[in-house]
Amino acid sequence: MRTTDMLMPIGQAAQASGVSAKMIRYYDEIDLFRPKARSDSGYRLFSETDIHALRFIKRARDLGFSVDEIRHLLALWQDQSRASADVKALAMEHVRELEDRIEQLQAMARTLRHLASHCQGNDRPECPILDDLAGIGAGDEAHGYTGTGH
Amino acid sequence: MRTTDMLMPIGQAAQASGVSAKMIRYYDEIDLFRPKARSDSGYRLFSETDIHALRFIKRARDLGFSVDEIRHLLALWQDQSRASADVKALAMEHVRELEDRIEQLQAMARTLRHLASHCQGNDRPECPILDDLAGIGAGDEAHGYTGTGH
DNA sequence: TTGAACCTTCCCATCATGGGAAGGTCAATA
DNA sequence: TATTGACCTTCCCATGATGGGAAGGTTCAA
Repeated sequence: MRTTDMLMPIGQAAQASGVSAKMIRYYDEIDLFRPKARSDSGYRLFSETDIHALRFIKRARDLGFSVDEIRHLLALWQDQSRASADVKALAMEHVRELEDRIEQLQAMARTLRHLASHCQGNDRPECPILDDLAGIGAGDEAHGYTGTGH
Repeated sequence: MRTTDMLMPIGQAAQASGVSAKMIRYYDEIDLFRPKARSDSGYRLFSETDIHALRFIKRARDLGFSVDEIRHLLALWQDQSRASADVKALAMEHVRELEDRIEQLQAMARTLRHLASHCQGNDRPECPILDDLAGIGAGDEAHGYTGTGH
């Protein structure tokens, strides 16, 4: 129980958690996470428990959770009477958001690859990519390539 | 050659191009695209050619190009002596960026689905998702699920 | 005691977008 | 012709998560 009592300033906390000092201050400001102690001179002081929480936040950010979702996750983490179903629901909702975003990006990439595949890519100016952007072809909209050929 | 001479104010230009009036003003401000004319009272006036350019921008944004990339695309579009190879290179570079982002998001989704699949999702508190976020298991890092089992 | 390395808060910038205020303009109607 | 409502202008602010940097106080070791 000795090492647990050691309090460290923000620089060390940043190093130990992988969260930048800048972001630690930001999380403090928006009340996502605040270290439990301050020194007499106003320095933030972090315990091992605080570092633990920062690592939790870092890991959740790396998995794409927003600060607000992490707020929720932290609350569940602290709540000993939580239902794992709530955590799972939050995670799966996030997975759905990720999948939506992925589908959007894939549609963009698909269309661009399709257009590029028809571009000679030489020193001549004719270019189906620019033609598409300029709206040549599809009269109104209907751009986008699905690849569902016959 | 009659309809070509018609100049319209920003509201109509917005409707005709699908770009909001707000964004049209923004593109003007950052010099991505400025309408060629202003009325005596300072109203922006848009020609059919201007609308065409706005649609080009909209379409490019929808394909995920950044404003800076669009700047480049617009220049190529106007450049009659362009090489289609340059357009293609720009497009494929963007495709690469999209694919990188997609891969990142997929890794997140993969890991979360994996963790969630081990979560009971009931009214008990035990939860592998929180355990992972809290750093239980992998001592240092090594989180992430690749799915490359045996 | 001094100086380097650290900490604090505060302001600014990013990127593309929207909200809203204050004030000028235009066109149709009373 | 005067009014009115819909439009336009610019300007400021906010978003979300992050970083840069300034001005000034603190700590610690030499």
